[in-house]
Amino acid sequence: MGRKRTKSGKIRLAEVAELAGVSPITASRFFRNPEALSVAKRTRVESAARELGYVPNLAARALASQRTEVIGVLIPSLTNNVFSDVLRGIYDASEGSRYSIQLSNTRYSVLQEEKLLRLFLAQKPAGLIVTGIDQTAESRAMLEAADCPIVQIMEIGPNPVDMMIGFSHYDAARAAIAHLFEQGHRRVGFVGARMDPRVQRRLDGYVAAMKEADLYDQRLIVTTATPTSVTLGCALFADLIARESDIDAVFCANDDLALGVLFECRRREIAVPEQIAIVGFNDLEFMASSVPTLTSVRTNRYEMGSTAAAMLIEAIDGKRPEQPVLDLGFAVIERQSSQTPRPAAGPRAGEWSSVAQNDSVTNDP
Amino acid sequence: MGRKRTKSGKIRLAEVAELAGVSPITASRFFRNPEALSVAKRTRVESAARELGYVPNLAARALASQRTEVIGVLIPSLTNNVFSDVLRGIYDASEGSRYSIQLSNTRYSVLQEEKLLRLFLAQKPAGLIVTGIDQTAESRAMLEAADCPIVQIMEIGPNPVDMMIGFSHYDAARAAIAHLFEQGHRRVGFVGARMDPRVQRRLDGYVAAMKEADLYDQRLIVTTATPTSVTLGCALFADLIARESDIDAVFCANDDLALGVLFECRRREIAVPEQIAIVGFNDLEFMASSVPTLTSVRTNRYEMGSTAAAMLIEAIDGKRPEQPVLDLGFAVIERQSSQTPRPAAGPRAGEWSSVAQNDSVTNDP
DNA sequence: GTCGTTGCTGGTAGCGCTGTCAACGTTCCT
DNA sequence: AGGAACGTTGACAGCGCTACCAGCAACGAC
Repeated sequence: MGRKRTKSGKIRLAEVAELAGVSPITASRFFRNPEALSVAKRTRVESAARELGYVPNLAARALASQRTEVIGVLIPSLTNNVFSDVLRGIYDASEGSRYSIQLSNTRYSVLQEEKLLRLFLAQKPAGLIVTGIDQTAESRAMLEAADCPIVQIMEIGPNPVDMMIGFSHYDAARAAIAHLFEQGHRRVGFVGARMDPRVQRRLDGYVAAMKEADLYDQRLIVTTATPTSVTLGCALFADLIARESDIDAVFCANDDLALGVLFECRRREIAVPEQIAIVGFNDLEFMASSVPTLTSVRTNRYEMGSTAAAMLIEAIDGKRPEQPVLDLGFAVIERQSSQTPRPAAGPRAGEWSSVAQNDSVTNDP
Repeated sequence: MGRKRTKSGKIRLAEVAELAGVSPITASRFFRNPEALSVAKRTRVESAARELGYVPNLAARALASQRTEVIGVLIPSLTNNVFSDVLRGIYDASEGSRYSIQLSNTRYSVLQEEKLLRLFLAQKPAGLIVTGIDQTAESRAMLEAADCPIVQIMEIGPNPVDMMIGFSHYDAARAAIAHLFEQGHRRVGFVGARMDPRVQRRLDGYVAAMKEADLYDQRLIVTTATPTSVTLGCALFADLIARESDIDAVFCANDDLALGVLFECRRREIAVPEQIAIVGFNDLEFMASSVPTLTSVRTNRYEMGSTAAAMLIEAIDGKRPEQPVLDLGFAVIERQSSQTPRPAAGPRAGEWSSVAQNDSVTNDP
């Protein structure tokens, strides 16, 4: 007699098929493309599977079908708040689909990225999400040769490998600086940390805006390769203000730095925004409730993740988006920290609920 | 003639074996237990594999060996900073091992956890990391029946399923309250959000400490099921202070809330710590650089993740730890926000680098 | 010299599932 | 009525790897 249950006691597809009175291949089809079955067999297989508590063996499926149901995700950091939002979007969008997420951390190294990419591609992922547009030539070649859909996230640029979703960090920085100009600021400093390619493009946007206004001064820029933190924001601002005591505004490459700058101002009894205006980047949650509330550039991080995953899954299932490059835009959220000081209108002390954003400059393409 | 390269052009183990002049099974052993081979064959297989660029097919391996090299991780949130640190520890420790991480989000629901657990166990993971000790009876039964090592993380308690690593949230809260008592505070409020089991145990610790000092008053407690945020910290504190204007300290169930309380105090021009002391929980990075710097209870989140993963991998490889339950302890990091107000010693304004922690009460078991 | 014993190697037989293709029954058209 | 077209089903043959066990040589103990 043929083999029954394996020693591990697992239910196999064959058992389900037997109980349902169909061939194994028909049962198999039920799980992959139920529409292909007649209604009668479909219900029979379904109830048999439920009765036996059948769970497909993914390894066997992957081996036989020569493809996995794994979406590889390469991000540069697990610490950064920005990526935890993106990741949440990715996980949320993949939930309910039959794909599972395989995450790897490149630690901001393109060589590490290349290595991980090689590893991932060897396992024939169903799809791939990679961060940014600055892959090595080798990575780029591998991505182009890969026979699965790929989404580049976090920013947009020319020559997408496949799909792309993000926004222009350059334009976002320019919009932030334009806002400061509108508010009458001229000596605008730049504080940046980590200096990954996206922060670098924010710096480029800042530089361009300053040069166009004929206000560029290299001494206004403080950057470091050190990972970002609030404490680092304090330190970098301390450096800047010690050198350039006449600055009237600071554009921070992210919100942690902005919060650090705010604290350092408070420590030195520098009034914000009266003496110095502060603008951050990303619009993390706390920016709306600090005192004073902090202006920031809102970026759609969760949506970036969820849309990327959704697009990718669609593409895997054969429905390529009509819009393979998606600009999710940004919005300058104007708050107290960058308001023009007006006579008799300092930062007000009030109810927490009165902490509302004022106006916003939106860039929704 | 036998089949050569598959159409996909992938190198298989058989090709490597052929080039090395050994049987496939010998080549297979090379990758799993090189010591079992003679030195001659070992080097031959090694160079053959390198020459062909061989990458093992994990699906085939999993199918044939009846086990995967996947570590399942169940955590309740991807947003919470606490878990991103834990996760980073897990990923770091698994890097370099042959195990890969499969992450799933229970969203603080034990039923969701049960469902995910069932899913995970069906794929025979090599090991499992689960959050907390409050599984459903069904989950508990599945975990006990699972034939893989399991680590419970984030807290410690009686009856570990297998291994356990964390600390006592109850004791940590008590230590924080004891510190506030030492500093002369009596009307100590509690502000908590989300109220998951661990926050609940912090509340229990607070209640016990207050009762023992005969200072317990239920009206000092403000909690909500809403997910935590800085803004929520502002709101909850606003509620508390409106009702109980005589409080002299607030213990916050986490640091986001503490920052919110600090901002709300500033908004209302309540001096910290002179009028109200603030203590947070977790000791996130920004606590050391706010103004005033914020006292918090340091928890070893990264170590919790990395140690859990390391222990798990050891256990999978057959080396069970001599210490299956590990208390990672905590430390009350005393900073300006809870210092006893002394004559002529307000919070000083100074260099960022002068933002140092003062003293600390450590609990390293 | 015979008998274990150890260390290394290989053959056989699947692991559980799916791709391919042929075969079947039914319907619809001419 | 005959045939094409379609929808549905099943047989077969692996996917690439490893568990299991047998075989073989080399060695030492008796």
